[in-house]
Amino acid sequence: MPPSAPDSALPDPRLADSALADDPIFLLARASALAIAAGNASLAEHGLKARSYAVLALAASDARPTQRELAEFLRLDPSQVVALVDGLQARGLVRREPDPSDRRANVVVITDDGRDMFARARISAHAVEQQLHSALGDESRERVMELLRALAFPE
Amino acid sequence: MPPSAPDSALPDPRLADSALADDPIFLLARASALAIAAGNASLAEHGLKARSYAVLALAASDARPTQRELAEFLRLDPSQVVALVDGLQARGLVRREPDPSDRRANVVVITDDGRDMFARARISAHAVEQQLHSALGDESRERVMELLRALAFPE
DNA sequence: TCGCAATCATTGACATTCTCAACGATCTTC
DNA sequence: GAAGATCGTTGAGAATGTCAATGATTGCGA
Repeated sequence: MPPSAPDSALPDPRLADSALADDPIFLLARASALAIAAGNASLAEHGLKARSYAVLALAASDARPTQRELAEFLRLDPSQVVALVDGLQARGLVRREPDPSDRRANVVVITDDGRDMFARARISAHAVEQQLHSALGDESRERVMELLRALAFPE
Repeated sequence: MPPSAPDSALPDPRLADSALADDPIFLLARASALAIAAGNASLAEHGLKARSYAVLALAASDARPTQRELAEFLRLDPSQVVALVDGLQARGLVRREPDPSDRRANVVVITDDGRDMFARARISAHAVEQQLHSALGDESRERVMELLRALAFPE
């Protein structure tokens, strides 16, 4: 075996039995950090990050979200959404349309180029998700998704 | 009912069925953001955040971690650990001891005051964990911990 | 044993992200 | 129609993340 595993996320066994090992907040934070890092690395070839990928995904849906809705769903400050949409719009992946029902609001809509980009990026994202799922035991995928959804969207 | 639920994490049903709803990376990121925010809020009365609480917890263990070990375990840059330990040390909660086996390294050790603080903070943290678990079924509690451990420390 | 590369904590610089307050335009309510 | 709330935007300042360089030490191989 190699003298030191380069990317290993295995815990130092000395630290693994501290109080943190049973702390779901810490585990969640660490799992999230790993997953986002892997996602960012995988999306980098498309010039995307997890954030911009998420905006693209929501713009690609038929929900026609406003910027405020994006902010709430992604737990971002509205000003961060401005920057995010600016970046995607500058690349022609997304555009702002006036919300017919509220002229203050913008609906973020994906362009054809954006749809192409999203389709390609999605493949990269799926590879990471694959990796994520394979790190888990034989637990059914749907069961895992259920649990994650419950954590991400508590009552 | 109130005109708008203030802290509700419930998804806009229009957005909940986008591609993101099946994206474990996004769900993990959102769950982590919620959990850390709740943890920070709960620890604020002690002048702690999730980060400093984690350092305290590891210093309180009998693992006697070096700063580098803290950095790896918490997925932080070593320079961030410096600042974190500086802050706790300035408050007398933690101290640096020379590692007998490596004079380059510091072992971060909790003080008596730190132990008191940790005991109190732990109660606050447990309240949040309780909240977290209550979002899940009784039976899924252990499954979630296993799941999170596997995600936080993949092979 | 000497010398060289690697490692540890630290500092400093810089980028990214977060948080907040203010603003004009618009909506909602009275 | 006036008053107050909301939407997107801007800008400022704090917090966080990332990286390179440094002095002190360690471990390794010649």
